[in-house]
Amino acid sequence: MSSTLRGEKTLNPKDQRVDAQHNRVAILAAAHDLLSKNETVSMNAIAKKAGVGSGTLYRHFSTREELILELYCHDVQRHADTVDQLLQAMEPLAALRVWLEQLAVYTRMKHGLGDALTKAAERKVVQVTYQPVIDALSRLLKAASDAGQIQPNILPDDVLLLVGALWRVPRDQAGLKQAERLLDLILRGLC
Amino acid sequence: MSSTLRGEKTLNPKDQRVDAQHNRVAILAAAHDLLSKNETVSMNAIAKKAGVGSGTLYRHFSTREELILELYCHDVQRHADTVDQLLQAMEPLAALRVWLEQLAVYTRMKHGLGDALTKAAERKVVQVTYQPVIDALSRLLKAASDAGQIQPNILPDDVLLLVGALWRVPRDQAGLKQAERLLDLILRGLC
DNA sequence: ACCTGAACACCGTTCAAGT
DNA sequence: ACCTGAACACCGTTCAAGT
Repeated sequence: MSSTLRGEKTLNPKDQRVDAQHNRVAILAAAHDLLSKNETVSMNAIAKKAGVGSGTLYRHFSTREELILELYCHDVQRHADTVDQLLQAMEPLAALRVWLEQLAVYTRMKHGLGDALTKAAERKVVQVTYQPVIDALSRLLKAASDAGQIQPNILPDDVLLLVGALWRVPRDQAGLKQAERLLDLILRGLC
Repeated sequence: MSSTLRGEKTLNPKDQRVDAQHNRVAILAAAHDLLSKNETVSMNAIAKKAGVGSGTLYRHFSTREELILELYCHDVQRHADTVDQLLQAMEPLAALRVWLEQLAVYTRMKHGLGDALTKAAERKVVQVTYQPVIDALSRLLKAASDAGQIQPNILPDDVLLLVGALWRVPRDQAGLKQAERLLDLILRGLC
């Protein structure tokens, strides 16, 4: 099942021509490489690094946001999947804290992703990236409220928007300290 | 004393030529007009609407952010100044809530301002816009903690970063509801 | 001292032409 | 079916030339 951000009929990857498959991989690799160094690289720069024409880039990812989402889709999914082992290893509230901390570390590294996640709510590009995060968060919140550690009926969307503050701290030592304090404040509000 | 975002020696407004003074006002008026409709208007569009060359725009405001900060400087200052009457009219915690609510309403209207405020922390453009907000918030927090309504030693910068979530909600009915919930969560965390 | 606006080096995106 | 890359309509910013 090929990933389809919108409702469009997307061919199965196997049905694509081999050069198209190769280009797609090259684009993702180039984008990953360049974006991790500098979140503002141009689409043309990505196309160039990938060794394809700009038209090809846009044939695969019809917008910048779509490229970013696709790029981090797997990583995000993997982080979402850590919920189980966290819940097994520690009590729910601690799991929630660790999971949110790691999400922040992660989105601070992948610069563009944070805002893409927040904006995903508005733009209904939901299914691939936003929804897994919400689902994972939802499970953590339920576990914690079942254990009586936080209030019930707390919406995951609200928490995600709040922790957005964590990836807006400056990228230095003081910023990391601040992120800790912010998470303390947020979690205290949930109790 | 002329507003000086950086350390540069800025002439007293009176020492500027009359046409320069007029242009500055025209630029601010045009920017206010266009930015309130659409936060992404180009600098050239602002210059054109103001009836000046683009070079003139950059002579007065050497960067886009500087223009935005200057633009809302007075409004922000006025909102910061409401702290006194709020503290007189109601108990500290309620005052804090109302003030933050209004700040959110305000920054949701003036689209660009919210992020400019948050980024101001990094970029040390502090004195004119960021600092008054921090000072006002600081007084509200102190009043509330003196009254035993919130914890002591809560940093205004942390609260400002958290309430940043409030101006990232979608601009519709559901978004307003969400903003209320978010403020509840934040304030609960301070207690 | 200040203004003008053409010009520069970009940007994201498109599309005719090729294979 | 897919790719290429010149071209388009922008962008923020600069700077020689004017007053």
